[in-house]
Amino acid sequence: MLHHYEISRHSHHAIPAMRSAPSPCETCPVRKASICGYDGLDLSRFGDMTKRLTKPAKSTIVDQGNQADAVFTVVSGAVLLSKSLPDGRRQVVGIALPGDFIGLSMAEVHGFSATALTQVEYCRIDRARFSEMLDEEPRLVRRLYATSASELTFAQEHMILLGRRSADEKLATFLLNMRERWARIRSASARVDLPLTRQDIGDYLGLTIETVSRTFSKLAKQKLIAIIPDGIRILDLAGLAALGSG
Amino acid sequence: MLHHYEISRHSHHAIPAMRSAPSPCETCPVRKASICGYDGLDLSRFGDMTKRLTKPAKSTIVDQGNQADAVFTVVSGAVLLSKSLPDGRRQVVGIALPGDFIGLSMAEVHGFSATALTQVEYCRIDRARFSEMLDEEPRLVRRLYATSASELTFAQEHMILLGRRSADEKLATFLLNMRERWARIRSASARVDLPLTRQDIGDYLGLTIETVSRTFSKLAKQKLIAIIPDGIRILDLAGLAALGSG
DNA sequence: CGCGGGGTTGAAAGGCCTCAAAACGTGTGG
DNA sequence: CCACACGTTTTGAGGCCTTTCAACCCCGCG
Repeated sequence: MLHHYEISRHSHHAIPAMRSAPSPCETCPVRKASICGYDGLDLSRFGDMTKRLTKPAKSTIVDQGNQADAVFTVVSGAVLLSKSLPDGRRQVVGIALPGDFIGLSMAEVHGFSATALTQVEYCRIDRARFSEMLDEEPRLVRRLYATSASELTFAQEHMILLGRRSADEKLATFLLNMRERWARIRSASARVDLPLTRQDIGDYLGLTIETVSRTFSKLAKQKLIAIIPDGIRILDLAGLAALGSG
Repeated sequence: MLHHYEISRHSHHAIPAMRSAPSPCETCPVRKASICGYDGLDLSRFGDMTKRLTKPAKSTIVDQGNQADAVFTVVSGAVLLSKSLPDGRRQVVGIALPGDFIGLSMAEVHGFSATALTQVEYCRIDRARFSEMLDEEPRLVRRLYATSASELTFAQEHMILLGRRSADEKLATFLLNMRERWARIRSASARVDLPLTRQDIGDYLGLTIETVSRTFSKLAKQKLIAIIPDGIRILDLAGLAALGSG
């Protein structure tokens, strides 16, 4: 009844070291990894329990309810974190982009599913070993704590979106958010990649596909955005921000 | 644009030490405190930056947007954690009960408000000093991390509630939740205290007061609950669980 | 006794959902 | 190169759940 799970992005407050390029896992098997912005770690002494892997789009990385025997960091691509009810209703609880950590909760059982939105490269780290690592690396724990707190802040921000915002506001906020997240990884651009289906977006925002689609069209009609393949282009940032502010 | 804030309950996984009675801050000024289930801390060496305080119902403990110069642990009473949009729409992001920690994020600025639902006794801990404490107490950081991860799990559970559940399900889930939380603190009982107004509950569940009220009446009419002053009595636990399951 | 805050209930409106069909894009095979 | 199939997206029409607006009740308090 009590699961634990979550994802982690790089902390939202500036961490100069990783602002530029998140580059965990340069080798394979991994010798060094930037975990939540913490680089001072030589993974080699943990042997081969860290692996660099690749999965095709739409494949499952972790399955809700399964034994959690690993944690992950995303190297490239995008991963959808979602939680489902027995009857199939789904809520997307996060989107992991390059540099993000998956498995912050260190729970025994995954309380969420993670599916590849695009082809994904990621590092797999044995959970038990990672847990031991934490005992030896208090600074890593501190980073993980900071990341977790940051995630929590984001989660609460998302709650007000789900509970109190209209469809228009939800979508506008989402687009601005994605823009900012990509900006952290690449560079700021009016073009916002959306490696998600309408269904995914709907499940993220608590809407149906139809409403998502209609809202996209509406924003496009208002010249706030232009709909392009696999994403959008922001035409009126201020206008969009007026909707998604708060 | 990037705030940090949150609350923390005792970790959901059993922590035998605190299962029974959360009793932080036995003296005033505080000498010892159980912080997120971590008791091995002698606060006295931090001098008088910890204080035991009491506030009347409805008073404000922290105000969204204000400088965060302290963190807190609740001793008795209940505290509402909420986040508001500029236009006044509000989302309750948590309810802190005795034993809970407020201020997990350690952010510079409060991203949420905390108001006393009842008369509240709590411990106030200077944030800067607390931060120093973390440098000296890796085990405390580890507890805080665990608590934060647990909070995150709860937050994600709440997201699916806000995004994907009906009013009936929302309320049923909420009531079962409160029942379980009280059970941790006192003992299990069919009677569930609700030190919240309908408005608070609505803002927690993403509903209006009217819908909350109607749904209460509906559940009462179905003999699942009985409405009593300042709370409810659960008449049909299984029936309620059928609604609030998942 | 009248006022104000919270709660309940009713009627009507509205935003989002449901059901449905058509448009679009992409990959496959003739 | 086109025809076709399949999955996704868009658009339309209608309905439902929750909200909105409003009235009324209850109760504590000045």
